[in-house]
Amino acid sequence: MTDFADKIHRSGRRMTPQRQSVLQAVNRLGHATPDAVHAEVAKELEGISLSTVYRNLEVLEQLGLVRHAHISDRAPTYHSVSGHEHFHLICRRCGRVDSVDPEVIAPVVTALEGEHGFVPDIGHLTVFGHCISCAEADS
Amino acid sequence: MTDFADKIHRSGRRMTPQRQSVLQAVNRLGHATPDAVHAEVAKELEGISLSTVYRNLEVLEQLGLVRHAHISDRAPTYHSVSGHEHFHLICRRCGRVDSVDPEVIAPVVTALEGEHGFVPDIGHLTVFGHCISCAEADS
DNA sequence: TTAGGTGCAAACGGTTTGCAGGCCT
DNA sequence: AGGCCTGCAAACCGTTTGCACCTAA
Repeated sequence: MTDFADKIHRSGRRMTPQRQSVLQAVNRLGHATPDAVHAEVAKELEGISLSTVYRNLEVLEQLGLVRHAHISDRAPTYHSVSGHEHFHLICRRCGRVDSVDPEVIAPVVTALEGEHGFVPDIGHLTVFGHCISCAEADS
Repeated sequence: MTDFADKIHRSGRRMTPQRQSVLQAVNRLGHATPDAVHAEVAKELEGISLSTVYRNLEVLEQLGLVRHAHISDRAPTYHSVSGHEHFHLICRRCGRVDSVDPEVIAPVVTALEGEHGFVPDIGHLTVFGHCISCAEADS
């Protein structure tokens, strides 16, 4: 918590109830769109504006306290960084979201670095596709 | 070409100059946003509307003639399916787009199927990260 | 002939921005 | 006191939709 305040201050910014609340909301919610974060924060800070949520999500992401990934084709979802890093599997048919340990793709990360000179950002990675059960149902 | 017309007709749709032009534009451009496709098509079909481009991209994707991926955080980009399947690496710093052969991640595809019961859609996959050169420049 | 397709303009949803205060430090 | 932050409302941008006309089959 003081750790949080330190990071904020060291970056020349200020601590506000809104900022603190946005971070807590993201941590509490797991995966949430800016809109959902806004709704969650509004429970304790009634008048908070959506733009403040957007501005704070941006700041928190710059400070590495929060991350976002594109889970639907529409809105991004933000999640805590305090949890372990992971990437997402999204089923296009049933919408299921699965979190996967980065270890599964470690060999690919190495390959991309070696063969393509590219360092992937696994925390942002989202893989679309189908659950086995949904894939069968489709055909 | 007749192959294209057949697919269209078999799905109970009609062939129009706009539709044909949109497909050709996507094939010609490689990776393009709806807006870029519109600009390209407008070179030969001056009055074409943006909504017609959107509607046709959707139809062409349904018919499997075109695919899209999310290369920027903003607009999707469409590409031909006639080329070999591939996925994308995007450098957040310099914006470079690299196409990668699916073979590189074949082992992961197998692992996801086995361990998570999930069949990834590789053609839609986009991996964000940094070029090695950009990663060095950043620190 | 008739249903699908088109252009136009308006609506939409998510996000950003300009501005006049407000409050952290 | 000074400057970052906030709320509000309007602007933005990509995309979708309703409608009347057109045209492929």
